[in-house]
Amino acid sequence: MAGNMGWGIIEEDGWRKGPWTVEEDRLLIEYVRLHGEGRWNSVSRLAGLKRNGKSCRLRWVNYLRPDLKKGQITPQEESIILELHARWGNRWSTIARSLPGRTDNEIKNYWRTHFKKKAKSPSDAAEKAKIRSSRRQQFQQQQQVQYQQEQQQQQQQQLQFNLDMKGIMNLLEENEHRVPSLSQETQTQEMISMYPNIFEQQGYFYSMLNDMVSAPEDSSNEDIMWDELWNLDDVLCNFNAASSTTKATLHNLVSPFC
DNA sequence: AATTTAGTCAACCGCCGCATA
DNA sequence: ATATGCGGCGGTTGACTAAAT
Repeated sequence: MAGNMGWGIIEEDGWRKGPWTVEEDRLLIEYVRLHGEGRWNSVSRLAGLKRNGKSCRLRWVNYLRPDLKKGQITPQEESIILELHARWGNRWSTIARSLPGRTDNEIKNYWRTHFKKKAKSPSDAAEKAKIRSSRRQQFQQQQQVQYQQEQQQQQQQQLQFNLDMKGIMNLLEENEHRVPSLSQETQTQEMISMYPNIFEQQGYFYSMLNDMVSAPEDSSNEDIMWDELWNLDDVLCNFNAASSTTKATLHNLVSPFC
């Protein structure tokens, strides 16, 4: 089967196979966030992933699911596996249901490496494997801690960004009802001073806002500008539906982030 | 230091059962 | 009743890594 299969390449049938890339994982996570689990065959169409449904499901179930328990199988879990395997045999998914956060694949692999081998040679091989596994575990934990720190940092940035966006929305709303005597430049400067992060990160965003404040009466232009504004990559990975966004719908789109 | 061997795990395949048209 | 599609399951493979020689 996989012997003559290319690894990490696109097959003749158009599907990608082999190890998943970070970008593919990101797309799949985003898909599940938006559409939920299931309908795996739609992933390629809706998320732009060149993976077949089975591959996507497997990746999600065995690796990306947020409730997965990472790390070594504990002695308690091991005894449960032994007990349930004695009762059910190789019904890995049944066994996995009794071990929250563990996948059938993981349990299957664990059984094969630990107990099949044990049956053959009960020597110190298991002990050596444990040491090796523990070293690997240590390395993985380090990686995970690093990853979590990065995630936390990103979340904080996102949170701040959302708050800023909410503020900007309010300000834009207020400006609509404001006295016209307030100069356009003053309005823009006010926003920049209140939300420097946004404007530092998004030079384009700044020019868009500037344009919007400068020409509020031109409604056709405004529509186009709102479209462009809401297509900014960082802000709008979730807002692709906003192709003809009006201010009213914009509020609906922003509200989940506020 | 280079090579071989063994262990681990992610990912694939084929099969099966269920739901639906 | 049946054809089809999808999701789930268990078995297997192969890439990668660490230990042993």
